[in-house]
Amino acid sequence: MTKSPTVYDVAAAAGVSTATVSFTFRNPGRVKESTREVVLAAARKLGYVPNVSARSLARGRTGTLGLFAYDFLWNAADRRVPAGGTLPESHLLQGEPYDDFRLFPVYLDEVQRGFELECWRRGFEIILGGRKDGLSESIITEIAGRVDGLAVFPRRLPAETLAHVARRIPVVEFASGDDGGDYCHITADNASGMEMIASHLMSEHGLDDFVYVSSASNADSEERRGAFNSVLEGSGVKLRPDLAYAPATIKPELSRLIDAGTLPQAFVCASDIVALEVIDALGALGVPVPGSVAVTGFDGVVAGAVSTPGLTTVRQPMSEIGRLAADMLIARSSGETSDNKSVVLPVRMIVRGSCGCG
Amino acid sequence: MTKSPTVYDVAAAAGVSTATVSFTFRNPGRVKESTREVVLAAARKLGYVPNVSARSLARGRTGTLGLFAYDFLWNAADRRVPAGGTLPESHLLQGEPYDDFRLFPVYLDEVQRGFELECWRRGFEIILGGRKDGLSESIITEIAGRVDGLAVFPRRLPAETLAHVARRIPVVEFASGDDGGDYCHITADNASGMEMIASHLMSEHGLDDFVYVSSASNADSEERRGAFNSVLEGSGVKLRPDLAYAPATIKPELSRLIDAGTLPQAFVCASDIVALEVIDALGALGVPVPGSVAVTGFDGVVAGAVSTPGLTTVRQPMSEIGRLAADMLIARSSGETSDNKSVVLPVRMIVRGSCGCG
DNA sequence: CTGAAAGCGCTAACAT
DNA sequence: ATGTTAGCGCTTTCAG
Repeated sequence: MTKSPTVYDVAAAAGVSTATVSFTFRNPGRVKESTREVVLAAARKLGYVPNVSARSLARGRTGTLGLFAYDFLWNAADRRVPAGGTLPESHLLQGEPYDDFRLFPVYLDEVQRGFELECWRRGFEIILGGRKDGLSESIITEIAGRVDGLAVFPRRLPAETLAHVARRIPVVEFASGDDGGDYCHITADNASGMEMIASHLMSEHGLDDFVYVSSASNADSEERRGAFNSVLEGSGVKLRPDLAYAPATIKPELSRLIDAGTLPQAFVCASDIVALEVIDALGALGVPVPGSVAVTGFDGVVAGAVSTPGLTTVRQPMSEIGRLAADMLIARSSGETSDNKSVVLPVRMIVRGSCGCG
Repeated sequence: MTKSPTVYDVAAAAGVSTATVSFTFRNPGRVKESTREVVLAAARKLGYVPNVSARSLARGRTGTLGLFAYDFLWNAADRRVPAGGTLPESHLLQGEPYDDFRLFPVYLDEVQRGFELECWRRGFEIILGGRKDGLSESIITEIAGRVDGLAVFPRRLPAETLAHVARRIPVVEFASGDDGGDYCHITADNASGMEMIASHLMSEHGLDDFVYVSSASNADSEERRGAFNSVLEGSGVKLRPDLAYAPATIKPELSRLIDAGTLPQAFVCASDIVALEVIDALGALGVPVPGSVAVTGFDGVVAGAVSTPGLTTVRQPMSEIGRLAADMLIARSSGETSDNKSVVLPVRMIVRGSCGCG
């Protein structure tokens, strides 16, 4: 932590040139066995740690991929950690973020895991972005300039910012659509997924009265809704207004339907998390699922598997999505130019109890 | 992706010097409003993205903290966590890492989350290390040289490697003990936790015949075992041999005890994961928990909350541990030298059903 | 308030 | 097989 040794120090200590030191680490085959040993010994003795910033600068690439996620536990981020010492009692008694097991792992976590595994497998490091404020600035000034490629979750950044970054490094967004932007897209087959759900509900359960529910509106949610509506139209089922709720307003929304006596036969939800919230709210309002009404999700997160009733849903190949992103970024950052800028991965339906099966 | 614009390009386009460009971003107060606008306009037009490697090199610090974790999934082949418990067969999905919901989030995930949140709050980026092979080499050649501080999970790296790295940047290990190494330690209060478990088992349930179970042996596990044994000795309870099992051998081990008719009244486990494996194995051998024997865990991971029976355990303040690590690293990397190199955080007991309560 | 210029530590031609 | 050396792009005194 004082002045750290550099290639020059190692070179001097080993009685060789800096080039030889560099080769010893970067290109061992180019130095004689004996000299290499001398260099390594000197490096070890001095406690040499190569400066990767300098290396990246000289080489023109960083060996790092960025993943720009959001963290929905951000609210907890304001709690402060006392600088050293022990933790006040109050920090322990209050709930920790994971007290609700449903929060983890969600879609994002599984995609991230796939991304990590692929990066590590390929010898890349990962830099995790997630800063809350000044997002669009910081991604340019803090992240983009130190990675060879960047994967971002949707709705985090203005298209303009992404385009800016994409002028310099390959970018892949976990969302559908390749219109305009000069970056890649990876997404699951929302349309097929929704078609499976719709036909299951209609064919297996003979239902024909649905309400589509979503929380935050995004490209995926819209695609799913569109696909669902298409199936209904194709079958001559009448469309009902969607239920788009803001956080925490789901219960009054459902309450209204109940009071009006217009509860549908099934709530088709834009995501598993939405579905679980709907099921909870319905339960609190005295409406059993699937007894009185069916509910379906989308994503296939773990929470839907361990909930009661189990959630009927469509599972995205989340870790594959993450792996593929890393793969595409690595390929493109090293010059390979394939033209499949948009990839849609297949999904699979999982039937559990919430639709009325089993 | 062609030649990216640099400060020189921006400076030329804006008709100023590179110093002014740099100041515009790094120290906006030093440039006149009007020139700053000219520079920003030029930067935007050219699609300028500052090269962070160059910045880090020039400044001597990176604004990045490293977290060197291991990934459960890397070991999925040799280490299996049972999928029994409450999860019906039909809920399992094949081929995806998250098929076993018990795998997430574990201790490591929660610590990591806390680390991330604190880093982001403080304006630091995170680099995630996890490469499986050549660990001790890669941490030196690939990670240490590009971060301002490094947090590592225990048992991943030889002390020698950590010491090497610690000569250059502050290092904190998530384990107890500050003997020798020149790096920090953060851990939970293993002793108090085990004392709580021991006295609960003895006072509330009147038990006096225990077997301590652990899988991988590490500092934490040893500390917990020592504390447990101390309590027993202090109470005049006779000590029985520990049960240290290798992955997948837990069932035969337990089987042996059963056949010998020497099943204890309670299995006190070194971690929640161990406890869950023990409960599963006992169940498979026809020994109900807590009916015939009590079982306790340690950690407080989510899996223990959603399992059947619920796991009686001690919860570590995991996310606080992660936050504190980031906090200490940031402080030390910026020269603050506090002397509390070892921090022990308080724990809390969580009584659920596996001990016989409820 | 702005410019000139000396590094930061490493890499990779190009020489020897 | 090894040495010389010119950058890589940015920051930051020090002058002006």
